Formats: sequence, structure tokens, C-alpha cells
Amino acid sequence: MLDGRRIQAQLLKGTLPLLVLATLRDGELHGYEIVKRIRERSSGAFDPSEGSLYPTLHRLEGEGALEASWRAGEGGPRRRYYRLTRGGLAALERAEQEWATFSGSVQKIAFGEASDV
Amino acid sequence: MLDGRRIQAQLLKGTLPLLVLATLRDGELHGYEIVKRIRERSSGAFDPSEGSLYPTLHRLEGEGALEASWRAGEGGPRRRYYRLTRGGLAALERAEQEWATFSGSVQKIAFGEASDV
DNA sequence: CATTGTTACCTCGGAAAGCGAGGTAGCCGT
DNA sequence: ACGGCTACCTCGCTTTCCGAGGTAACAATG
Repeated sequence: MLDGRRIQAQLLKGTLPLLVLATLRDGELHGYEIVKRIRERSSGAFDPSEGSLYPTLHRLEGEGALEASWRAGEGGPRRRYYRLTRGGLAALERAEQEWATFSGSVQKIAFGEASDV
Repeated sequence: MLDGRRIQAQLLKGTLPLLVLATLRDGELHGYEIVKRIRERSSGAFDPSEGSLYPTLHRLEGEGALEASWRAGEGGPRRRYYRLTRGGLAALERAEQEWATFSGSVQKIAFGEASDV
């Protein structure tokens, strides 16, 4: 049992691109590092699996939101570093906007108030 | 294209039970009425289809969160009215809690702040 | 009464996206 | 040279949404 700490998979659907894009605002990061930051910043509530992370990264790259480059790992295997493109920044802003609408609507229905975001 | 008004399907996943339970806090309602209220309160952002609403109602009924009864329709077909059970109220509170955690975490990652919910 | 229209309910097939398991490859310590 | 760690990737399964289509009761019409 995960008593309210862990978020069930269904809720997460569709938010992963937002989380990834937002995390990459910090600068270039590779896959493992992205997951690690998402997990830390959400206090463990989110812990996206590799099986969802990598396909998402590839999708975003395919859409032109991310650019990636291989780099030799220091004391480990090669890593693939991702960074936001100009289009990715725009996509991030759109995703934030959409999230705000979505979250505000749920808030209104579930708690009967508008969120002031 | 839907310019930020309509919410894409993926984001909605997993929130429908919360929306339904919360709507039924008002009292007994039948299917069509539930959809109508969700649509109105979200200013059109949510408009769950029948193909997702009815299965959700049956699932919640099966879990004991809802009780339902047929009633003869006045000037129309019979309707199935749903109401929250005691367990359903508890489920609603759990769902609200989960939503708060979820939404707070996204907020923190996407906008870099904790939400004070 | 048969026919058509409206309301409300239900079901089926397909698509999207998350997850866990498993597979590859480079570098390390012993 | 062998097992272990890190990092990446893929495959098949599950869940839940949507759209389309089907059923049933009642009303109005000819």
C-alpha cells in the first residue's frame, strides 16, 4: 500500500512531457539525471520508469522540442544529453498553460473554488 | 487545433472518478446530468464522453463507492440515479488528497513553487 | 396503431501512454 | 577475465479514454 505518497500511473498520463521539458529548463541533462531530479523535486511522488521516460524523450526529440548529443561518459558508459530547443521552450509554455487550465478546472469541480494560478 | 480551451484526453486520465464523486456530493444525479454539470463547471474544458462516463460509473458502483437505482422517467426513458455511499465519501476524500499531492508536485516542478493546498 | 424523434443508457474496438522485465555496452575493481 | 555498476533502449501488457453504434421507453403525428 502506498498511503497517498505515491501517485498512481493513470494520473501521470500526459504530464510527463511537461515534467521533462520543465526539468530541462535547468540546462543540458541526460536521462538518468532527469528522472533523478523529477523524483527529488516531487519528494518521491513521481518516479517515472525508464520504460516511459526514454520513449517520451524520443518523442519530444522527434517533434523538435529537444536536441540531443552523445557524449563519452567519465567513468561509465556514454550518455545522451538533451537540451531544449527554441521550439521546445514554446512547447513548454504551451504545456504550462494547458496544465494551468486543466488543474484549475479540476480544482473548481473537486473543491468548489477557482485556483488563482 | 484547440487553443488551450479543450483539454487533451491523456491529461484527463485518472481524474474522472474524482470529478464524478465530487459532482455527486450535490446529491443524487443520473448520468446525463453528471456530464452536464462537469461540462458547465469546467467552462467546457471537460466534456467526458458517454464511452468513458458509463464504464466509470459502473466501476465505482462495483467498488461500492456508489449506489444506484432505476427510476421511471417523467416524459422520457427510465433513468439511473447514483448517490455516494459512505465508502464513496471516503474514496472522494482520498481522491482529493491524491489530487492535491499530484497537483502540488507538478506545480513544484513546472513552476518551481510549492502550491499551498 | 405504425412511424418517427428524443432522451438516456450501454457496449465494443481502437489508440495513447505508463510500467516492468529484459537486453546491450562500456568501464571499474579484484 | 569476471562480476558489478551505470546508462540507454525495446517489447508486451494494462488501463482508460474516445467515437460509433445499438437498445428501450415515451411523445407526437398521420
